[in-house]
Amino acid sequence: MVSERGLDVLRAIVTDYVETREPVGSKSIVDRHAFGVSAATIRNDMAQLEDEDLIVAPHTSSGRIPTDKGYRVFVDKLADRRPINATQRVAIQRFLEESSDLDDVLARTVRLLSHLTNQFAMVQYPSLAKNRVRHLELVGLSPTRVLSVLIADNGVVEQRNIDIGLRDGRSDDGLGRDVNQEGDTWLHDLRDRVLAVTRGVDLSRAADQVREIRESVRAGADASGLAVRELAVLDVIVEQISANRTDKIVMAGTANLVRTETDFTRNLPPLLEAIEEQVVLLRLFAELEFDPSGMGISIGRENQAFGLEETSILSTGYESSASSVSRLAVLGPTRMDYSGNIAAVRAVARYLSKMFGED
Amino acid sequence: MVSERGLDVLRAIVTDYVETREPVGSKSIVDRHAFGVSAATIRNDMAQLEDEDLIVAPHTSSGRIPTDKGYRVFVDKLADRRPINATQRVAIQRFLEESSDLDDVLARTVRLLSHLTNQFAMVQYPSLAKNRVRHLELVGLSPTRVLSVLIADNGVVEQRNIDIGLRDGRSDDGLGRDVNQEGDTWLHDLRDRVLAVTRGVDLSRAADQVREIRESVRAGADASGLAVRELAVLDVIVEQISANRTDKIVMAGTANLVRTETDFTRNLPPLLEAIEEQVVLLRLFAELEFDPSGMGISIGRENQAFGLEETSILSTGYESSASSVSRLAVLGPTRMDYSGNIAAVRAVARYLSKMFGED
DNA sequence: AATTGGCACTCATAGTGTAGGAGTGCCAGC
DNA sequence: GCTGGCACTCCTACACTATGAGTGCCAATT
Repeated sequence: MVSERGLDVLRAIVTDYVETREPVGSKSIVDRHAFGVSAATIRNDMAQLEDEDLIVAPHTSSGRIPTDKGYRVFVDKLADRRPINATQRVAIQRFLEESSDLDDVLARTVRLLSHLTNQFAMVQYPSLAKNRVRHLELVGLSPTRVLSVLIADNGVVEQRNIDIGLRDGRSDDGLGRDVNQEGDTWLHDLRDRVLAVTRGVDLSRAADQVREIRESVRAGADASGLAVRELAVLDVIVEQISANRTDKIVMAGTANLVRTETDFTRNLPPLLEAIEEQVVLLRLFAELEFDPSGMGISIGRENQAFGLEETSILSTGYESSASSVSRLAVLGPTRMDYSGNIAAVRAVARYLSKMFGED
Repeated sequence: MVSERGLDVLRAIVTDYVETREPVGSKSIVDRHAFGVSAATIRNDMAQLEDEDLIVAPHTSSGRIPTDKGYRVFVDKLADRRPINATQRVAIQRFLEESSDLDDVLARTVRLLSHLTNQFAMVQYPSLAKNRVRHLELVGLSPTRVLSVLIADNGVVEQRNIDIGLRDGRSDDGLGRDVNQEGDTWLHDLRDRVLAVTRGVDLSRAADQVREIRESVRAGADASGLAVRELAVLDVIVEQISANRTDKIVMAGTANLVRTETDFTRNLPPLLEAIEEQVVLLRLFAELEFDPSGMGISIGRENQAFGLEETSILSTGYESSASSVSRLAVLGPTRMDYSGNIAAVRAVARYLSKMFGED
């Protein structure tokens, strides 16, 4: 087992290493921290820490650096949960003052988070869940394409293109009708029909309502085969209502990743590619487990993703609507200021929750 | 003046340097190209090129590399305008098959362009100009906030948050009315009033119509002071109709920038920051001059932007709607494959134009 | 006048050897 | 359990050298 002082030594190693970027030796520890014991004693403690696989020496006889496991212990037990500092608080407050459309709010939030932490930051789009249908608009774009726009009560707008062209490439539905033909009001009628039963209804129930419409359309159409396009549109609407936009992420701060490049042994491009493939990030978000305080932290090889072996992710949730949570996170080298970054992520999440909560 | 063969030598230097990443010397030129003269002769030509400031020697007595001016001459006179190759054509075609919402199309297009060129790519959002108003929806989000969603005929959706809270922080307009109060239909009424005169009207004229409404509202309200919130909303709608979304850009391929890092002497982080500040890119887009074939090319220090001194931008326009043009571009180190990248940018632009043209 | 081969010169690069220093493990003594 | 001492490891910086690619220039040739 590791002694009490042993843990203090680990804390010292992590903090010093994060600060100096250099392996930390026993002597520099006694110089920089008031341990009241000699370097030799520290060395004994370090030997124990190394046995426990919490620190490692890059070369025989150089200082030690924390392992992933060492960071894990540090984060779980040793990091102080300090609040954000004054200048950060000011930055967030100033930020609160402006407001504009959703895309803009998220873009600016993610940039704020990136600046506060000097890391790469990302914010997931708020979820539609628990919202109500405010409006649905169907727009005929071309003979074979329709745009469906769904507006929810909380202001989230979800749009979807629908291709109702038939597989053989004809631009009509076999009966010579064009989607957007003058005088043909089927889109308009369909919209009204859907809105009649969904307006003001919350999304989970609205999806069921639309499914019912779909069924009745299909039943009435079976014989005549007239409803191909209506069914195509209704399918998408159902999907649109059920889906939420949390599969979309905004990101900022690539420059910070490049700046700390020396912390990555060699694989920056794979890392950046993984990041641009949002799929990877979304999977990691989904897999992250959150501790009682709401933080989800994944360190180094704990990330099961190619290219992310030397990065840590600090994530938490914000209330994107009543009782529904989306996530935001900071990503950086394992060698990062966990305490400070956790505080910043927390603060920004609180701010976002407040923003959406007010609505 | 530079002789005929001198230009051929320049072409050889540019192509070889782009390929090998190393300064090219007289001997390697005669080895790799069938000039039919000796290295000494090439050296004489190179001396001339150096006098003209088209090439430069990094050190006394090493091979030569092209200057910005050299690349410029190469691009203007010497680069062959070859079409894209077969595999690229296939990639684009395959791409054409899928389709979904606007955000998605652009995100995938920019990724395609990035992959085709192995460079950083960006695509500007299509413009609303020359489109018609399809629908307008006003959604009360909170006592002091309204969301306005404008849908244009071509499927572009423009949303805007409106804060109609009064400066002193009261949540009503001084008369005790909440924005979204039950039974208060002012938003609904306002929407209908605007739609009545703008539906189907093209955007430039629609803006005027809304201004007229605003005037009449103001005239009627002057005495009673009842119309604060109506005026706030109308102001934003005018702005929303007049503005177009071309101030938004999607980007992809940061990894490519990092991968070619060796081509940048030292300033990758500033470059990445400049890129994330889309403002800089938009300015560059605006300043770029297009040649008769529609390409706008800016090389190295021709870019008047901090951090972009060692990059080139290849840009062209696509028809985002009838007679309205948005841009897309590729950005990379000056040492890039101009011919190939120009071809790719052209091809993708053609594809996008076709896509929007069909609508 | 253009081209060529020859030659002296420059300078980046890689490789080698050396000295210095930080840090370790271990041990005997307190 | 803590400490000082000591031998040992090994990374780093620095200087030095050899190598070779490439140049500029010039006199000779076509």
